[in-house]
Amino acid sequence: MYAFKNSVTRLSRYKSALKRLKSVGVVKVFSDNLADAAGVNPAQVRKDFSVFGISGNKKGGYQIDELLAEIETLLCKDKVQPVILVGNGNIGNALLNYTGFEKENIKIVAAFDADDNKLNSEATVPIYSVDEMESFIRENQIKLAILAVPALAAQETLDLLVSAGIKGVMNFSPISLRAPDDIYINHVDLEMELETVIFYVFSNANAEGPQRG
Amino acid sequence: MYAFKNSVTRLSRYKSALKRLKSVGVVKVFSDNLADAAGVNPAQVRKDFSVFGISGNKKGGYQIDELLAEIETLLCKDKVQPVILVGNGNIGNALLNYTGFEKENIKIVAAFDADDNKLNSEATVPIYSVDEMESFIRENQIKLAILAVPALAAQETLDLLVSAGIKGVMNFSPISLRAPDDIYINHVDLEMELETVIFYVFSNANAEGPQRG
DNA sequence: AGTTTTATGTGATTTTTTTCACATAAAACT
DNA sequence: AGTTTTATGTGAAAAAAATCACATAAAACT
Repeated sequence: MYAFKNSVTRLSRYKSALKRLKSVGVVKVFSDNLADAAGVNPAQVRKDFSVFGISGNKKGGYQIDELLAEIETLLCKDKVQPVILVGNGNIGNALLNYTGFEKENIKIVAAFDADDNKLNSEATVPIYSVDEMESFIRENQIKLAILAVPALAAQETLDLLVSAGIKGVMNFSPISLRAPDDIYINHVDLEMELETVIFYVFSNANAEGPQRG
Repeated sequence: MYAFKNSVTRLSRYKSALKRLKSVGVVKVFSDNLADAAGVNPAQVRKDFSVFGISGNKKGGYQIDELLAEIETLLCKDKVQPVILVGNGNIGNALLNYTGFEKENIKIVAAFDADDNKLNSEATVPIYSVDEMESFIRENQIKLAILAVPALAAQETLDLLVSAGIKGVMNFSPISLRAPDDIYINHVDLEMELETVIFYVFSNANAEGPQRG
């Protein structure tokens, strides 16, 4: 299946908008409703859907339940996605306690840290030593990891993850990582995100930036 | 000044790559070195620089110190940027203790929460009631906010921030916000970022995704 | 049953972004 | 001093992404 990275991100955004609309009692949406709720162009919505083979009803729009089901299937939400967390610092710990993932059927099944003082195998989400990480990944066939270790340890930790069988990583360490082509890495750089805001606010380039977020 | 959103994000990435190179003792870079370190195309580096009026030396590349200084000026790093944090939940609290911002000359000067039990005006970064937020913003002329409140409270909190004078927001609540055109909102959606990873790992679209992060 | 309305789905178009490729000029070498 | 080398800076080209615009078909209305 052919898809732009942006289409995938938008798919996720549509899902969230649809859930919101559904919670308010809406049962049917049109591309312009949804576009408005998601902050995009109506044609974009339809184009995205056509890319993913989602179709609606001529003149009738889309039934929210059906549409949500299709999007959730595409985003693999039909079963719980097990993820491991590596690095139990500020960000890591926040993600461990973050409730946003589980409502999206994403479950952090274990955390790993290099600092023995942070370990706790009895916690709701057990925190193990990084020494046990490789075997845990193999035994449980984990494919997804959240990397929240210090910048200096990031690349070697990633290499270890990859060699153990991890295929996708959400990286919070502020460093550009290298990995084989079949590994998908999504870099979430908090400093960078905030710096972008600062740039648009204080440079006289304000008119450029998007005003929806 | 004319600039693509992506150029700005890349500027931030170049800065981080340059700092890394500098810390290893490098004093001069060429567009292809830097491109490699930042994970982009060399022509892209030069184009970006030309957009921002940064120039190097024919055949001589760029002096890291000069280049860094120019980029940091563009990104307003010459003085500490005061930011307020709204919402002291998991994510908010992690950001409060996160050390990544201060090394980038970004300082969270105060936090605000609606829950009186969380308040602590004696903490290193004081946590005040949201009731005091508007006056704090006005008195201290704060322009930047990190929004980490629950989705349901996000839009009204944003409206309050905007009316108090906030011009740029990093939004962590999983909802698309509306604001006037002169307000810059950067939406950091953690669920979405992880869902994107899941999509690329489990759909047969793996070949599409970028492998640098 | 026929007409009108209206929202989808998509080819065509436009806009944006990235990459190519080369003229240029500074440095290095002879 | 002249030649060669090499990396910048930028127009031109290509690629990617977003938007337009309209044919189409289903629904609603008469």
